[in-house]
Amino acid sequence: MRADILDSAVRLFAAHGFRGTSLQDIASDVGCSKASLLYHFTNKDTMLSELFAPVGQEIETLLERLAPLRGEEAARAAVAGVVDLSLRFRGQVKILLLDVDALLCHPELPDVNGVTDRLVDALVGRVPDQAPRVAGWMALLGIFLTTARGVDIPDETMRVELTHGAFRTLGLSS
Amino acid sequence: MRADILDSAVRLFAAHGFRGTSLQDIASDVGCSKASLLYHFTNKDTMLSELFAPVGQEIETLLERLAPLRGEEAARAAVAGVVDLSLRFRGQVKILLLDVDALLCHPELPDVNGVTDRLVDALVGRVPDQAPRVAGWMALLGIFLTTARGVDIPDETMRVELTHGAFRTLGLSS
DNA sequence: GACAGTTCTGTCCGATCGGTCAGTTATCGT
DNA sequence: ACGATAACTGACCGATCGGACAGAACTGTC
Repeated sequence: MRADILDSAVRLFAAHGFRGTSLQDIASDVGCSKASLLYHFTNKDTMLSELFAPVGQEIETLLERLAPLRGEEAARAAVAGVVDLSLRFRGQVKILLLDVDALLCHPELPDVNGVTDRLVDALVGRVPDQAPRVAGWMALLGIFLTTARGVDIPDETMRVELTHGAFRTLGLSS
Repeated sequence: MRADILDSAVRLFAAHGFRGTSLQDIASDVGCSKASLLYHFTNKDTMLSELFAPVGQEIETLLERLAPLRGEEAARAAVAGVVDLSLRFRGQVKILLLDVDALLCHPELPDVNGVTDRLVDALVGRVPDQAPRVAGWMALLGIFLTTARGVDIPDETMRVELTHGAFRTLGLSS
């Protein structure tokens, strides 16, 4: 039942946003009462946090791996890490859907926003000029969004071209 | 006064989303009563529509220009058009801020969503495989988002690298 | 059948939302 | 000075929101 609720929740969050999805909407989709949702989850935010947890964990790991790196090496590893992450979670679109929603539509959730903000910083914070920042956002949001939309990306194409060829084009290396 | 309201509205929409911004929030930011907002604007949606109107017009023009094109030429012109558009509106960040918000956080506004959906179709609908779709989304959303975040992008860099060099990398041409 | 624990629900609550409206205040031409 | 018009506001409305809570329904054990 918990799983059913999360399935409905993530689908509706993705379609209408976190704020655009009421507990009643989820309950109707599941086929139970609104009160039943709040028996399984302490509140609405908990659903979002729980759905975000797996990818949040992966981002934490990535951040640890990026911590000692600096300069171009850091930027390269950061984008590569995000690409890897999006590929690894591609089968579980619901997680990325939620991440995007959380990032863009629900910025006030600190646990969600904290980790993504730090990831963006790790992506672009160590390079002085602005172009990499653009690249970082494009990589993070673009990939997440396309993945979230259910677009099927050939692994090799995505991995290679974005982590190598795209670097110069997007200004991540000279 | 109308201008003050729109200024506050777009800033708050960008920060907290359309749904995350109440009329009271805007009124407090402007320094007037909530009722005063609704004296100048018939309703909340009108503010969004009015802010979106200029860029909406530009997108319409772009769509007309893209209509007769096909294949790679169409895709190239489409991405170039979006880049041009984002550059042209860079000084008026509020418009793009709102566009992104509308696109991602307020998908039920038909006048807003209709035009962006058609733009995405024009961007990626004419090319068979999936890679260009990814590129299209990345271009549209990535550029809009980075621009929306107030990131300053050197015109030449952005224009040239994204409309020419990035094509092969992102799979828009072989 | 009696019982206990889990699962679920109907009903209610305070808060907040977008929006309405009667009435007040400010502005301005005469 | 005065009336007309525009600008603005406080008070209020119905709807909806997330959430609380007591009790019903279900499940398994003895």
